[in-house]
Amino acid sequence: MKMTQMFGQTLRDAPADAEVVSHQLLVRAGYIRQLGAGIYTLMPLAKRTTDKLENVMRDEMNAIGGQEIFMPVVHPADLWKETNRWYEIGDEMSRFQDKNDRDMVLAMTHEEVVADLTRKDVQSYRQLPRLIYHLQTKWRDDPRPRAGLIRVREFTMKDSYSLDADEAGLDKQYRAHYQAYFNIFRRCGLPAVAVLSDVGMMGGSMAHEYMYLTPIGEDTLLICDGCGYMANRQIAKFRKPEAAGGEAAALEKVATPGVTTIQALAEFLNVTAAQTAKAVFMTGTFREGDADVQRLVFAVVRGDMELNDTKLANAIKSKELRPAHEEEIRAAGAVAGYASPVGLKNQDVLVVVDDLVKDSVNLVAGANEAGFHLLNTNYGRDYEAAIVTDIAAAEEGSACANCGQPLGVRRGVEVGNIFKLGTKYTKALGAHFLDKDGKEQDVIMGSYGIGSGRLLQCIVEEHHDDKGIIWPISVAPYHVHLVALRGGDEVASKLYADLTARGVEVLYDDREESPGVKFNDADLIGLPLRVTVSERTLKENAVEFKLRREADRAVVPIEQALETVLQAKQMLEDELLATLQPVEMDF
RNA sequence: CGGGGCGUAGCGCAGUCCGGUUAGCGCACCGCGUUUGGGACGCGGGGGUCGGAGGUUCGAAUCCUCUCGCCCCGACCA
Repeated sequence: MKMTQMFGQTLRDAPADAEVVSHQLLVRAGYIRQLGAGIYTLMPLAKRTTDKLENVMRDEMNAIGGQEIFMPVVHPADLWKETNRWYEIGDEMSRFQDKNDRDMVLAMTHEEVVADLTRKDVQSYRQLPRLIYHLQTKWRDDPRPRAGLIRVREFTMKDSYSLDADEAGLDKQYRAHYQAYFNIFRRCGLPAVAVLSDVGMMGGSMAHEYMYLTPIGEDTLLICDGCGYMANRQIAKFRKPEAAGGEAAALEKVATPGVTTIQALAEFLNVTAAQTAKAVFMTGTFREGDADVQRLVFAVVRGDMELNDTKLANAIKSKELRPAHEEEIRAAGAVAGYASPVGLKNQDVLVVVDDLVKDSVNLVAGANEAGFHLLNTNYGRDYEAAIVTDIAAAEEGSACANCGQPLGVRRGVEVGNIFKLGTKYTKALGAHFLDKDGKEQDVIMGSYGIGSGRLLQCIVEEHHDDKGIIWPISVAPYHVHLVALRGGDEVASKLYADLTARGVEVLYDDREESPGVKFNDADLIGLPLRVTVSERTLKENAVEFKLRREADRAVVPIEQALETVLQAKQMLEDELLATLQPVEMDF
């Protein structure tokens, strides 16, 4: 590609609304342009890169038996009504009517279509297992897009769907993906880790998220340096401290005027936060029959811990869960700041108590009366709960559930996920097959996704310096940046033709620009190899060769230029391939 | 949805508080000339519904009302 013919340009200044470095670089270097909030155009350079990323994905999917298909981005709503998601999903899903007033949806994902295909095309165990995948646009009207391609509303995703006759088959395909995803990220030069994640309301049995660890990430992960345990904070387990033992003392009401926080309470009564119970009010939406019902949820954790609302939502099987409003709390007969599970009048309130609270004796709790707390509350004697389970959030320093070492906290961007779905969608849509015994069974599904735009930006976030991007060769839009300075045109043109003929992808800077502009643009765009041809090098019958990631430049004779490039390209490719290793699966 | 910020040329910004020439600067762009190994220089140019609508005023980028868009934090996230 000659730069004089390329669509788009580099910018000296990044747009003011780009904050994340990778976002700034992608805009400055001319890879992406914004069309609206969370909506981006991929310019020629980015299109070439995503093509490469996607081809790596195709390669790895095909290697585990995947067959590429292409499913529509507009779906009849009927399909989504059949699985009930038409009703369950909020305004994150965009809906519209076609000219005959039929409800339609823009696809957020493709489980429904896969299950529909399955019920139509799979009747026998002989047609299982199968693995299908596609690369297609998804539209999710996310309430808050951010950071360039990291979180967008429209994006391209590789999603694959496994279809199996039994759990063992699902497990096999799940494990195949587990490895394939590592291969994909490694081939793209992105360090990623797999962490256990929430299966939530999807009703699956296991899920992993692939995380690129970076401070710009919006997921919080807990990581154990001792044993390697890693999990999304939403589900992270930890070993709780031993509950202090002792005899249950008599319940006692004390005046605590103006004391409404745990910290103030602990100071006021001269106890530790661990000797208190923290009450958190949430409002949960539950599906009862055909209707959505809201109920107040009263969650109790020990005062020195935070509530983990994902754990809580899973424990109570609520559809949605949000902090309760002041009025809702009052309506239930409780007083914010002085709430207590003891003597809660309203029977409709769902009380959930953390297991550590159940085992603790003589905790300080609210008295359900403004200005008063209760000393020595004890589970069982003073109050009961509908559910007792782990609902506390793991924190930095919490003890690892496996080995007891303190957990660390890291931020991460989710670049992929794998999910054992089970039969939720196939059951809903009637995707059955007959097994060997002629018995009807639901097809068992798994789903597995990787967003290509997000992957692209994470790679930039990982591979850049203060001058610009430094692409891994496998996904660079071109392999070589060929810079012709004054007097170098003729030799550069010849080299351009020769390299291209040998399958090397070349971006040829044939513009009439000063050397500084050309070098800076080359650094910004970030191709892994650079060849410069100028009067200066030609005096020695040579060209200059440089790796983007290194400062060193080498002068090589013209006749060796082609070979030098080919060797360097091979070297960089081999380096990436060497990272492909079987990964452990401790699940 | 809650809180905060910003909309002036392709990009970065000044001007807005305190209304008053023809709306300005840098980069980018076009022409000519000089320059040419790390974002050159001179001269000459082109490009603006000041996000939009309504209002106040002799007069609005500037004041008022409404509205749209974008960014950041939080909530949310199959």
